[in-house]
Amino acid sequence: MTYDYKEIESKWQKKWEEMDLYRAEDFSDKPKWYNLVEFPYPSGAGLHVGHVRSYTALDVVSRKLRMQGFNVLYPIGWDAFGLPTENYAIKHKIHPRIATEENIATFKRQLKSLGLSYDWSREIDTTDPEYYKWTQWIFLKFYEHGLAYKKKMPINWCLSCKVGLANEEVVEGRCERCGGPTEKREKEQWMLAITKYADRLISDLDTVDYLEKIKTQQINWIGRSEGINFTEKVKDLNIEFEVYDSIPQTFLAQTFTIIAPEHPLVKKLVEGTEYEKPVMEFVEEIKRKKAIKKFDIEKDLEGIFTGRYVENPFGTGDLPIWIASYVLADYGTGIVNCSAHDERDFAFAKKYNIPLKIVLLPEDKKQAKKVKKLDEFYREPDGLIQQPEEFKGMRWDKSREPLINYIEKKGFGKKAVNYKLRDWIFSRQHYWGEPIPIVFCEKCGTVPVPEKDLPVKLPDVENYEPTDTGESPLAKITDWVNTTCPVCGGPARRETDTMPNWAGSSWYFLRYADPKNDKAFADAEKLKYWMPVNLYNGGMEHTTLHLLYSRFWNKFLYDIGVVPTSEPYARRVSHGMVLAEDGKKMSKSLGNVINPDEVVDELGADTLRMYEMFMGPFGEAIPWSAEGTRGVKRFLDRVWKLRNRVENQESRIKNKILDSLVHKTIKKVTDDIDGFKFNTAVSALMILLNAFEKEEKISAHDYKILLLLLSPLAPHIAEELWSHLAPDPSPSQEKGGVSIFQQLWPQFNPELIKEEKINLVIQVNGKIRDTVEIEVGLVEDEVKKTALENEKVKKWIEGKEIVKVIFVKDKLVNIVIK
RNA sequence: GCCGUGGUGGUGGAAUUGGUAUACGCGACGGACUUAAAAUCCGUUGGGAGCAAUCCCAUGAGGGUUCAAGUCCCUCCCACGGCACCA
Repeated sequence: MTYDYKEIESKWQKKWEEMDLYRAEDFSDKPKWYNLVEFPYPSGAGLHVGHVRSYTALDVVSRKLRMQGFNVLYPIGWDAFGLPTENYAIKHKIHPRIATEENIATFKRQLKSLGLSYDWSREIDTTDPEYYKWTQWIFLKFYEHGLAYKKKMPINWCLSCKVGLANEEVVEGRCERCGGPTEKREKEQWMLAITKYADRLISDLDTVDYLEKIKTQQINWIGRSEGINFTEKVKDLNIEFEVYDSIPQTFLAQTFTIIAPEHPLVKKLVEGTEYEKPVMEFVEEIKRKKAIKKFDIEKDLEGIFTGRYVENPFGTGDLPIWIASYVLADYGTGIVNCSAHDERDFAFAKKYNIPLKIVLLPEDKKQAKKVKKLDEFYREPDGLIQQPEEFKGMRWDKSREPLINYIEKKGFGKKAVNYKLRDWIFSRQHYWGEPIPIVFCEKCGTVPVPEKDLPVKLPDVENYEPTDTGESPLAKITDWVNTTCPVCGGPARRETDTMPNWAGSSWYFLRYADPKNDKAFADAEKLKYWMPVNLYNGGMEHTTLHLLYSRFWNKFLYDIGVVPTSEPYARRVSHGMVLAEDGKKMSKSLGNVINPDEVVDELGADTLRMYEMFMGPFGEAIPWSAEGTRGVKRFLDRVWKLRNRVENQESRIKNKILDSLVHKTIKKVTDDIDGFKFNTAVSALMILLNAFEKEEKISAHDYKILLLLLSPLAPHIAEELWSHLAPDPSPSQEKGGVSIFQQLWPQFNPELIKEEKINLVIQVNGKIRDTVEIEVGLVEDEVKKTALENEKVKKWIEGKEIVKVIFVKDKLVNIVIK
């Protein structure tokens, strides 16, 4: 026997919409709560069962919080700009706008079929001009404050597609789309100065409740290090540069300097010398190799001498300047001083016979001798500094601070901070993105589009193919490109690059607070009411991109006084992936994709929802199991069937054990939902149902509690069964409306949860020998006596010496014998 | 290589943070119902020894701390995720 989920689910979805049950009220008297899930990219593939998992989880939390009296904002929208849609449009000769609309319609239908309690009145779409108007507005604010700037940058260029690629579109040096090789090309790019916020993006993590692994990943990604900038002069040339060193303790060991092959200074160093030709050839060779594959430090140490020297930086002689494959142009200053106490430098020097100098040795004399004799690489924390003389004998790991101060005092260099984080390349040469609201005027130069002229709308084009020159497809729309300068009225050209797909998602959480506003990106009072997001769920893969970007944007907006909180998200959790049944990632090519539509059709939305909550710990990747869904379906069928055994409250027979279980279940389900332990919340409900089924009859009161606890997980069946029981007052005494979701969340009675009797565990030498039922709260002497007089225990302790007896109240007694 | 997470039955996973390991679900086996099958319901189900009461052994491997370890500490192995020439 199975219930008619199809009829029930569509019936209630319609009714809930009519009742407008899930609307979030601006400025309600109730306490506010803002739940957010990362809004989906509406791809052609439709909704993934992975979406269902995280959306259901927050839906469960939202529904429960509403029943607990919160004014909950749980919104949804579409992050719809992006390359896949553009590619789809190119392939099928269809406007990306149309493709996007179709995809959104599919996603929307699918989400609605799951009975998610979104406030649909706040739906947003990043490709809507009314939305991206404000994305452009924020860009202009960045520009106004000097945080958006243009810079010549090497970009990834796919040789076969003839298109510029974002870093994330390049996989191991190859184009993500065609698999062909890519190379770096210099191009003027818009940049956002996220590095200006690097320190605060680290330190403010202390003020938010993120999973620890998310914090560490962000900190590592930003990669802050403190060290020294040495200022150095090139001998015989009027050139000075800085060299960054994050481990300057062994600075006196430095015997050579390396400059990155791509460094602009390289040319100046060798110009007009005999080294020019071989060096420039070497540089080209390395660039080519780097473009094709990742560099392997073990095998590919390559370098060449430039013929130049750094002039005697520490009074210990000149340092030859080399070029080496392993030095990066975009970290620090792109130039490094090298010593015997860095593993790569050591290996490089050995390969090219560059003289080395040792200033760190093991404390042990024999060991020190060995290191010297065999000329081994050495850098251990317990090694002793040999030079400078003032620090001789100091442990290396303790020498950092004093030596840094020494270096500064001597005037060799200055304390400096460096980051692995780079400024954000914000230009894309694509069609399907927000136009960057800038024009270039011959007279006035770079001119921002005035706020009143926003949005700069995407023009319609015939086709979206990229151009041969690597310009955006927009460059071909001359009507659009040619415009007038907002300042002087003279002829001007529009910026043809668009924003990356991360732009719209960097502030969307603010728009939900006031999605229809056409005067501002959101009303300040509404932002003050709703922000920050109380709970934000998303994937770990966004930790160093979207999550960091959106924190940056929010902080900037906070600094210019238009958002109320410095951090956008109070708490961040992440979901685990739903894998295919074979344990692999679901993918079209492997043919192992589970389509949520089919599951909803075959088993119902409630089963799908509840199964995904039950499948395993929310944060972990779990393979899909068709068998597993059946167990949940069975459970719901049994809940359905149980309605035949429900009796009036009056005739209810007192059942202490059942009462206690009911209240324990209330506590467990409540706590587990708060703690994102949905799997054990479901199992608690199963245990309760098992107990109910053992009874001839169960009371309406108890049945209602089961339904209330079930309702966030399986809303449709709970609502349907609830409607059968109406109009009895609910156990939570809410008069309110007729919907189960207008009832109060049940509360447990602490008195009923208290155990009167417990199973005392009696151990002998830590092994369980018996359990006996005793009253709760018995004192030590009584319990010990019971234990020692226990027949089974007697057998074990007979003739043995009792060393001691451990007593844990209401839990166990452990008799230690010899 | 570095950072992070994890390793528990045939299987997805529980275990209140040091106190009855294997909850709940799936599967499997046995039974009821049925002409039969499906569905449903009832029972059994970590391994080993024993007629039984009962006992022994099991949480990736090996050590340690403790009256007591899946849980804490050390060493190692494996899997997954992230970063990866960052001087």
